[in-house]
Amino acid sequence: MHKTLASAQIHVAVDLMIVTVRDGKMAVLLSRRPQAPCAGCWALPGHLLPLEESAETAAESLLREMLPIDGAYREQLFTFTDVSRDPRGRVISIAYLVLVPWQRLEGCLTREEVKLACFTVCDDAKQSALVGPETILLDGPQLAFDHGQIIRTGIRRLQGKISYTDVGFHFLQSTDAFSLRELQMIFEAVLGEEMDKSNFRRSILARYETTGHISQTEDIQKSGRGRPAVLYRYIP
Amino acid sequence: MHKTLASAQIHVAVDLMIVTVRDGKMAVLLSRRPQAPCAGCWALPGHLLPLEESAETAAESLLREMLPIDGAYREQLFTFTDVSRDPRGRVISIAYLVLVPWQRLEGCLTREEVKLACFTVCDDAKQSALVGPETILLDGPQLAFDHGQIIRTGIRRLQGKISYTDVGFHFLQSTDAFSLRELQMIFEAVLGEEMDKSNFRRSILARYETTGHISQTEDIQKSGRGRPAVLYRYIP
DNA sequence: CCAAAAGTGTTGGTCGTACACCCATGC
DNA sequence: GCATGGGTGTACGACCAACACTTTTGG
Repeated sequence: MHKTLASAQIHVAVDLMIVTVRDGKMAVLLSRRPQAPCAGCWALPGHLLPLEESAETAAESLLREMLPIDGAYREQLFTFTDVSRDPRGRVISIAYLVLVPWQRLEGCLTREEVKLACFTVCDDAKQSALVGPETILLDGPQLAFDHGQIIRTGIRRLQGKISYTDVGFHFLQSTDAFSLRELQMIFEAVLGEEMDKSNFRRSILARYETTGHISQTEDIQKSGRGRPAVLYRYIP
Repeated sequence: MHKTLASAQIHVAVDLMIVTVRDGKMAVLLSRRPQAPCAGCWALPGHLLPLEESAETAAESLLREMLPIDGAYREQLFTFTDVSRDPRGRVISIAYLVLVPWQRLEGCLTREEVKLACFTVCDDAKQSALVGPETILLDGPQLAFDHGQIIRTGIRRLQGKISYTDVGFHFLQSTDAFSLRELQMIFEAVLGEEMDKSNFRRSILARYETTGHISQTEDIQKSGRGRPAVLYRYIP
């Protein structure tokens, strides 16, 4: 990505939207661009698709070289092909959505050479924004290329799928021992709205416990005040 | 697509999955490949993405040059990037899903120079297949490249979206005058199951008439025996 | 005991499903 | 009249939202 791109051909990039849930809010992993174009802007991590790799495996290996994480949930998000989305030339981007629990991401942010920043996603009904130490609007000039649009697409995909698929479980610190409260906070962060404790519990257990996808463990939550929570295990 | 492809770069193609509903069954538009690779096989229409066009506009103009149809519903389906999906070299395919009413497609099939064939999609619970004058299995050798996989992806997308979006309306011959029975047959074809007349009517009217998206017209259906049907108009 | 967090129960409304029934037209 | 297809009504169960209530821990 450092050299000039050949102008007579179309280049294919793979970009990752790595999402997590931290302190009850969605967050996206961004890296600060050191050089032009968009120097100083924040961007989704990505690179050009190698000739001998599929986008799937390219996304996987790119993820692995950024984070020491195995088996993170990943799905193709969308392919962005606007002619002028990259000032260097004709670059289309195959974007991938990656879900990572915050606890696994946390340790990687400081010890990486690459500058990484994690911003909270807040959804004001319509206008999503990234807020953190500084505020970044999805439509603003601080996000490189069309990455604001990519992030918005990813948020919508996640919000659409969390109610009828198991994507929410991939934000859990441990799928072998989680409380329903923990899962509920993930749902609330993604959907951006509070949910009723009792109804959430009932719908989750009806959907997953009866089908054998989650089951109670022997353990209970040790930490914190208040009544300890029963811990569950998730089996895909 | 006739010449050899440069081997040192990735080529980007745009392929169209043009779907319709005919005689109560889904059908996909295919064209017979005249030359190698996959000579004689059936393939989705497609071409290489021009340098100065987005995939969106490329899909639109490709569609227009194949069919004299304006304003057909179209959405990006998925991007297929397997390394060996095309024997000529590295070609990734951005697939688009296009919905066309059968009545508008019907006239185009005979008078085109390009050979076109329309096969019925039947869904045997799990294994989809294309059946027509001859039978084509989605996994079989009669479909070029990975187009069987693309078609399967499109069918699933359609089946998933028809119940909670308005994609089904785009199969209607005329959105200004359709009967609920006509719409129901579209739903049944896409989902591959029969539905209750009364319940279908109620759910559609509850979802769309109360929100003003469909409204009764003055006209009634003239043809056929049995009680004439009230015709509705769809407003997006 | 009190606060806090987990977990249970109840109730009213809506919605999906199955099915019985009525209406208008061609023959 | 009768077959054919359009259209209405109803009754039951499942599900969902709101909210009150009980249980178990730490301090």
